[in-house]
Amino acid sequence: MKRSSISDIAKRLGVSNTLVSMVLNGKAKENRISEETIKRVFEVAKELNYQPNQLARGLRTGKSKTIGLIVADISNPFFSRIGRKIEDEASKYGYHVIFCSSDENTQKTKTLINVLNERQVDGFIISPTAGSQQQIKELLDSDIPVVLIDRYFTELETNYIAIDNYTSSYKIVKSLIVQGYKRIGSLFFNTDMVHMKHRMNGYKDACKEAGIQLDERWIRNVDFENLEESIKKEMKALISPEIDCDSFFFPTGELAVKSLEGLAEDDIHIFNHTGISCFDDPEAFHFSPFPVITLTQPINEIGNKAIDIIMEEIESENEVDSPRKVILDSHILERRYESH
Amino acid sequence: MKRSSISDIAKRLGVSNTLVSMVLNGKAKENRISEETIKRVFEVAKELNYQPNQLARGLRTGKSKTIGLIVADISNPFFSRIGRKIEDEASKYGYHVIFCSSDENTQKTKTLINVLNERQVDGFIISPTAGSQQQIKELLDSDIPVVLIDRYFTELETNYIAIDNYTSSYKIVKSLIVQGYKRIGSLFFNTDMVHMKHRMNGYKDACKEAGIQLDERWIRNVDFENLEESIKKEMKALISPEIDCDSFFFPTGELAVKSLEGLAEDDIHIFNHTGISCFDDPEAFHFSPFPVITLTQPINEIGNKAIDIIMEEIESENEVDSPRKVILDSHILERRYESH
DNA sequence: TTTTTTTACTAAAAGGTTTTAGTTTTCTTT
DNA sequence: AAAGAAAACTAAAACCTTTTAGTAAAAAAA
Repeated sequence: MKRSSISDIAKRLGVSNTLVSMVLNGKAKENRISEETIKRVFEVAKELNYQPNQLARGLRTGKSKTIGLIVADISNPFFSRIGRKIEDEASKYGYHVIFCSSDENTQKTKTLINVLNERQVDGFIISPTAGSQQQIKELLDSDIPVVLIDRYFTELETNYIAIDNYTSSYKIVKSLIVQGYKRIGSLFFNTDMVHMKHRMNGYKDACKEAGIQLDERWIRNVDFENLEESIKKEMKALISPEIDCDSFFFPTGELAVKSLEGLAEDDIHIFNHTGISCFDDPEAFHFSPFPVITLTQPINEIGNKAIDIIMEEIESENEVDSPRKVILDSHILERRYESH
Repeated sequence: MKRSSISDIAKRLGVSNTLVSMVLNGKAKENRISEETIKRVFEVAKELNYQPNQLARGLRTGKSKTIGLIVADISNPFFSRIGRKIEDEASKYGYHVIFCSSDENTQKTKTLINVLNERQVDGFIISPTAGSQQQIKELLDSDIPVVLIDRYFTELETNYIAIDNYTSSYKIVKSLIVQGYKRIGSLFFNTDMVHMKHRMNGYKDACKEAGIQLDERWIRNVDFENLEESIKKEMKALISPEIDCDSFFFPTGELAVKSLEGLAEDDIHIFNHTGISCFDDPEAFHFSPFPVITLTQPINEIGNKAIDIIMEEIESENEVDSPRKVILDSHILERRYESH
């Protein structure tokens, strides 16, 4: 059966659409609609099971009440947990979220920004990919609210929410060193996103300041495409007798998990005497028999702040002042599942 | 700067909106628009950086090109992985996905279905919660395409995609028994969703058929609200000397992980000689030192099928025949990270 | 009694698109 | 030369809201 519209209600009551719209939007009082009429409108609305058409409303008001979320991969727990928080917070404002995964692909990000724009999203929350500065700048130029999360571009004056990557990474590696490890291998994504650079620098400096002579061969890069293959190859190198690392630092949980999972059956044993450390406290290490140093990020705060900022921008018509740059705290966690 | 519309292009060229719309929608040929005009339309469209307003289009065509996904919790890896697949498949059809989490809450589900309806989603993919039969029936009655995933209602003639929960659960528990375990504790969600019942029956029958005398105390229920607390309490009972289980069966990965994580420090050691088994192969057990039996579900197939079915219903105007009931295969995985 | 104010309501436009049912001009036929 | 067909385009309605700028009738003030 056909959905009913405002004019169905209006016709039934013999009143104007205007009146019905006003009543249903709670503007009855200020427009001095009579109590009696108000009552009848609600009755008929209920009777016809009226549901406002948000497309029509959005078209008229210019607000879709939708925000676009673009992350690398929504099935990555780090992002899905942030996504969940964003969903919850947005819904408090009557907003819904379209989730999109960019796979760290510049072209895909560009397309996603475009199609979300066509859908008239009221704001973007983006964990940006290398090379999408231009696209994001265009959003800013057209005054569409944007908040970047997890990463940002130093050359772009945007809102962002992140952690102090340099210090976090420094602390992780420091902990590893305190535990006695001396030859710390690492795997970085091959990207020029600044957060990755910071994580690398923290790692390097922690080593240097502990008097560890960094071996260039300890630092490996992997590509987003063919990630699994890429990881296997570099890990093989790191655990080879020539390089012979006694521990690892991974700048993301994803990288850590995939690296360990990617090891050949024969190589897995090495973890019994190898130190593992990474960002993001992945679930995979919650019961690992080898000791792990992880970094918990403030997922809920990230989601919270992102919505706070985006809503402030959406709901204030006048330009919002300077961009908000939020750096949140992260925490080191030394995990070990004690068998026996 | 203001977004440009079809009529901006039309004005600029001195032609009608109709013509511009036709050209941009690739209907130029069938409406014999001249080559020259076509060219100019595209030029101006590009010059003005035209982006179609999908709200307006949706209003006019009655298609929002959006599908609503409702799951228990999008931060649960099982669902976020399905969500990712659905996102990818939907995008092949030009569709986007609004992700929503119901927290297994009937009222919330109801609200979500309503608001997604107001947004004119073209179809629903839902992992339904107990008590939402009525709401889903209403969707069916108003001919809105719906596919249920992971669970379904026996009393409702809907499309659904699931696995054979009884057999899966039977196989898991059987494997546990083959490994020599004899006192298998279990924790079920307190719900009357049929998938949970099936999983319970599979467990019971596997025990019975192996000649194991089921102790009622082995079967515990936990509530969705206060889940963590509820779990702690029941697990405490299961590992108590009176009940003294030598192994566990958990009907979802979430339950398994939370149960083990919820154990007090002092109790954790028990897992060194305890068999653990569960649905969903959670990442948390990928490096667990204790042996684990898990069940991998065909995530990608679930997402694929869901979109296949929903698209078929969306794109065929005439009634689609009988509901599609899809039962997919699942696989047992015996995991053990070999230390040494 | 006339004017002003208040009360309760409405007509119509606007937002951007698609689509139906044309129209006008030029070209072919007969 | 007239009729018919083809080519190239258009006017206007429709989708459903919200909002602006009212109006008509009743009540209050002068």
